[in-house]
This record gives sequence, C-alpha cells and structure tokens, in this order.
Amino acid sequence: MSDLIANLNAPQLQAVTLPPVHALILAGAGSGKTRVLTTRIAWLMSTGQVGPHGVLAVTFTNKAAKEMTARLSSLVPINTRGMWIGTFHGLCNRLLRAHYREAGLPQTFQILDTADQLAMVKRLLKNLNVDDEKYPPRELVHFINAHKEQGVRAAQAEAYDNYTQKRVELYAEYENQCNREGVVDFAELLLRCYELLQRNEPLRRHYQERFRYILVDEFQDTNKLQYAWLQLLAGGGAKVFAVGDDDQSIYAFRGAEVGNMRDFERDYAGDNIIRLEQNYRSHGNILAAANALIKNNRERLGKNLWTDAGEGEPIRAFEGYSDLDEARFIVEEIRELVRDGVSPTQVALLYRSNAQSRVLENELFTKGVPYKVYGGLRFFERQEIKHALAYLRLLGNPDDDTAFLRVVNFPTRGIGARSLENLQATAHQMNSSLYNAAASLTGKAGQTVGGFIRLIEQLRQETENLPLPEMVEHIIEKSGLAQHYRTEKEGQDRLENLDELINAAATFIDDEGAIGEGGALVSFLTLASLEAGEHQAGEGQEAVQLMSVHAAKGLEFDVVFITGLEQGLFPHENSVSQGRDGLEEERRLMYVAVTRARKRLYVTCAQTRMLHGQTRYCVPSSFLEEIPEQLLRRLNKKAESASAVPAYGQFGGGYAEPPAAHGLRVGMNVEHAKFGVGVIVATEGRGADARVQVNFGRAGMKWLALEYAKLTPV
DNA sequence: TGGGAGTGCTTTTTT
DNA sequence: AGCACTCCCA
Repeated sequence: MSDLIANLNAPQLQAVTLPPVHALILAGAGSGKTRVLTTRIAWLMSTGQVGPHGVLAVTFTNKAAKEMTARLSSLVPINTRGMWIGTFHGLCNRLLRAHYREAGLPQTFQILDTADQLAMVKRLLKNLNVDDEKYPPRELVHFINAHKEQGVRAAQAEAYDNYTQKRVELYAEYENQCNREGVVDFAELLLRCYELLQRNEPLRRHYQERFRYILVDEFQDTNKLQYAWLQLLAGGGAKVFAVGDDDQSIYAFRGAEVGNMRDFERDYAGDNIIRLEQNYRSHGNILAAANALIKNNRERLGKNLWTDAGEGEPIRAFEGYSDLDEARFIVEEIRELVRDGVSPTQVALLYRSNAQSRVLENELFTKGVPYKVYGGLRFFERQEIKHALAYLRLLGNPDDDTAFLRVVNFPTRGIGARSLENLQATAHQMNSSLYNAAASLTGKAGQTVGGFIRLIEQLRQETENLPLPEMVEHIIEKSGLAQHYRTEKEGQDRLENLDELINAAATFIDDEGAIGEGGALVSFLTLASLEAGEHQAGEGQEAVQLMSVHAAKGLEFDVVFITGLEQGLFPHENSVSQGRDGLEEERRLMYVAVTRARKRLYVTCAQTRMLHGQTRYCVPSSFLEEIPEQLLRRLNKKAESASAVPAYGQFGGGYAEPPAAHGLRVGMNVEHAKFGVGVIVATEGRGADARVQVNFGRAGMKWLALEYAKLTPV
C-alpha cells in the first residue's frame, strides 16, 4: 500500500488520500491526472474503505475507460471485470439493459449512431411532407439533441415562435418513431437513464446506496444532463471526486458546460479543491508559453503550471510564403530530427481543421516520410460494415426501419423507390414498422419486398443456433453482400473489412465470454454503436502523427508542430465571430496544443494558403503574439519576410493572381494618414476598382479602395 | 438501376 | 479543390 502512494507529490498525495468528501481536482496538463484518479480508486479499495462493487468511475471515451481499468488492475490485485468503469453512454446503456422493462424499452433495443439518427430524421421529414429546405435535417438533429442534453422532452420544449413550434412537433414525431422502432440515439441513452432513476425510487435508492464513491474524469467536458445524472446518483451520500481542467475545455460547441466546474464547487466541493500544478511533461519554455497564452482568458478557475525540468529549448517559429513552403520546412525539419535519432512516432503535426492535412501529407509522401493521419472514417462507420450490421439488426429487431431501409435493396433486388413509397405509406397507415407492413403490400411491390422478407426470415432460421462469428459470416455470404463486393471493381478492401468484422465478432466472444442481456448478437451490435472502432489499424508503426488539435487532447509527444497559425484559421473565424467566448475556446485549444509537447515545439504559419479552392492571404495568428518574444527563436527573420515576397510563381503553387499594377503587394508595409503603418494582406481588382486589405495592428484590418485611400509604401 | 452531371458546402467530435 | 448529395437520362 505504501508503494501505491510512494512517488506522489504533495497535492497528488493529498488528493489520493482524501477522506470521504466531495472534491474537485483541478489537474493541469501533464500533472498526472489519470494517475491520481486510478490511484485514488486503488487507495480506497486497498484501505478497505470500499469494495469494487461500490465504485463508479466515469469517462468520456472508451479509450480512457480502458486505460483506467488497465492501470487499476496493475495497482491492485482485483478483478476489474465487474466494476462500473466506463463512459457515460456505456454505463447508461448497462443500466438500461438491466432494467429495460422499467425504462420502457424492448430487451433488444438498438442504438442509433449519428448517421442513423440523421437518416431517420430525413425519412421522417419525407413521410410527413415537410420541406427539408425550411427544416434542414442536420439543424433538426441538433435541435433535438440539444434539448435532450438539457433534459427537455418534446412535451416540455418551449415553442417561442411558429417555426420552433413546428420543430417541437417534429421532435415529438421523432420520439414516437424511435419508440415504435425500439431504438435510442446517443443522447437518449443518457436522458432515458436519467428519467429512469428519477422516476423509479426503489431503483434510484438501490444505486445511490450501492455506489459510495463516484469518480469523474474530464469533468470540464460534462454537459447539463450528465451533471444532473451524477447529482442523482450521488443523492444517497456517495462522494464525488471530479477531475478536470477548465483550461482544457474545448468541447463547448457540442454542449460541454465548463460552468459545471463552478457549479460543482458551489454544490459539492466547497473547500475541497486541490490543484495539481506541477507538470511532468514539458520543458520550461513550453510551459511558460502555455501559461502566457492562457493568462489572456478571463473566466478561469486559476492555475499556474510549473516544472523543475529546466527551460529546455526555445520555441521555434517559422513563417512560410505559402502553405506549401510551410509544409516543406516542416518535412525538412522532421527528416533532420529523424536523422538525429528521434522516433517518428514522437513527432506530431497538429492543425486546427482536418482539411489542412492534405498539403502536409502530400509533402511527407513526396519525401518518403511515413506518416499516419488520425480521425478519418472509423471501422464500424464504413458502408459495407454498416450494411452487414443492418442485416444483423433486422434479425434482432425487425421493427428497425433504419436498418430495413439500408439493406432492403442492397444488394439490388429490384425494389425501387415506388415500391418503398408504397410500403412506407402502408406502414404509416397501419402505424407499424416497414417489416410488418410488407405483408399487406399487393402487386409487384408485394412480391419483391416479400422476397426480401423471406430472405430475412430464412437467414434468421439458418443462423438461429450458430455462434456469433459464424452467424456474421453466414449473413455476409447469404445476404449477397459478399457477392456484390466481389464483382465490384473497388470491392477488395470492402471484402477485407467484412472479414475483419467476422474477426471482430470472434474476438468479442473471446473477450466477453459472450452474452449480456439479450444475447451475444445484441451486445455485439451495442459495441458496434458505442465503440465505433478505436481509430484505425497500424497504430504502432514508425510514422509521424498527424491530427487535429482536438484529437491530440490527452496525448503527448517529444516534438510538436502547431501548423497553420493564421488569423481566421487558428483562431478560426467562425469561432471569433461567436464573440469573446468563441475566442477564449480557441485559446484553450491553442493551450492544449502547446502543452502536448515534451521537449520541442514549433509554431508555424504561412502568408498564403489554398482554402476552398482559392488562395487566401494570411496574417499570423494573434496567438503567436501572445507568446513572449524571449521564448521564441525565429527561424526566418520577420523583417526579411515582409520585403522578400517572392515573384509570382516562384514557389511552386505561386499566387492566384499576379501582383496588381499599382505596385502594392501582399506583405508590403504601407502608411495611412489616419491608421498609421500596416501590412498588406490581400489585394483585389485592378485599376479604379483596386482594393487592398491592410492589417493596421491596433487600428484593425481594413479594406481600402486605392482610388480614395492614400497609401505610401514604407 | 445506375451513372454522370450539376449543386452546394466547407471547424472542431465522442458516444 | 474535394466531397457528398440530388437529379435526370439511357
């Protein structure tokens, strides 16, 4: 036991060994957050304060949950299998499966992922003859989810105008449709679980008494409903240990409420607030830059990271002429680093938006540097996988219209739009699922659709007694999917993925020893929805890591490049237009990016960049100015770059248009009588129409018509 | 039915 | 530019 806490620093030790109280742990980047969380659990158990049974630990991602479980079993000799460690959604699912009747769900209820949900909303709009231009499906999905995340059902939703009135009605229709089909979306898992506990007192009491200690990871990312859910579970005297970092809150755009941290402080933690401020990850200069940046945010709980690792290297800053120039510089540096013995896996290229990876990938590819991009399509989201799963879903629950429509005519079996319209109308009349309504169809539609129904019935019989992997294999073959992809030109990859699905089923059976409530199939399908597949294969390869800043949260690397540091890109213009809060979230994002680096940090930008098919002229990010100059080493002189704008076409892609005849060029410094000295960032038009965009620093960014504005080069 | 042309959008993302 | 989605024709 003393081993357990031997190497903790003072605040870590304090947090881990806290008596049974509510506590808020403000854990800075790289301060040993996960370690404290897991050691706390281990400590509570090994001192006999609680058994594995009485602990509830909540995370946001499956990855974090798995890591916690793994670390825990290395700390204490217990079987973690039965413990309630998981994601909010995973734990809610578990509760709902165990009490599906009380929750008003069918035993085999399935989970809609984002794509399924969108498909259902689109279908709904069509069936109800609603103009999808006036009510865009995506916006409606957002409307529905946002309400659920606030704990608001359609019946309680406020309809403050006619438009919203209609949206609320559609929300209600959507709820009905989900209930009819016996499916739940992600937000529903949480809301349904919350309502279950709220309404069912014996059940609530049971869990309130069971869980004595509740631990929450990444608390700054919780939304309102999640907070309410925690409050409910903690209502019986359980002690909540919340770990989070308000400075790393970067998910407000999807409903996270940093305010929950303050609320938690007010409602629970009181004076049990512990700050973990010693950073074990980054060298001093990197931390100093991070601290200097985040200091500019107003709403903070307050925290200052420090390290005893020494200053380390300066932060390297580079400004390229173009995005291509920037990419070339980066790849050159990487090659040098690798030559000096740095492992490519320890080098990360970060960007604000995924579209930026293209130029970088191109250059890496050209120079033969292996790389891996994170954040593409995930395994269970691939179309062939979703098709196979849809067949499986239909076996489990014929009322699943989303699954039905996905495969009723895939591979094609002559069931056209007319037949389906027919079917949907019939189903609507009968208030039943498409599958059920199929029997009532007459004519040609009745025949073709009937054929599909018979196929499903046949598959059901044939696979009834098969173990899961063989069942999956059988379905893939007999549904015609395999044959379809065998004849398709580009089908090879898809066939391999389908094989991989069979493997996944086999692994699943081995790992889980099969079955949860409702059998192996249902739990496998649940896994497919809840764990869309941990990124892609080939994770451990010797490759440079490319990812968005969001995706980098929680990771660390020896060398980090933060790329595309330009005004409008990072901070992103859409966020900046959302006012102060938007800019502050961008700054937190920058803070996250900076604190990923252990030893060396590069910050790079470009003067021109291809965006949406057009060349944009860029101004360096305001975040660059927020890093104290003495921490920086500029790898190209700033003054030089201003006057050294290359001639047209000199640098690969060149510019979209040659410099205009008025002699003013991007990068030139000019003086204006009123605004003072500024730098030209864009030019447009010619002759009398010519305009230039100038960044005057304090006086801001201005578009000036050359015909009127007097600009003198300086 | 399926493909080719035309249209529109484009921040970040987990469950 | 690149991609997803729709529409229309063979």
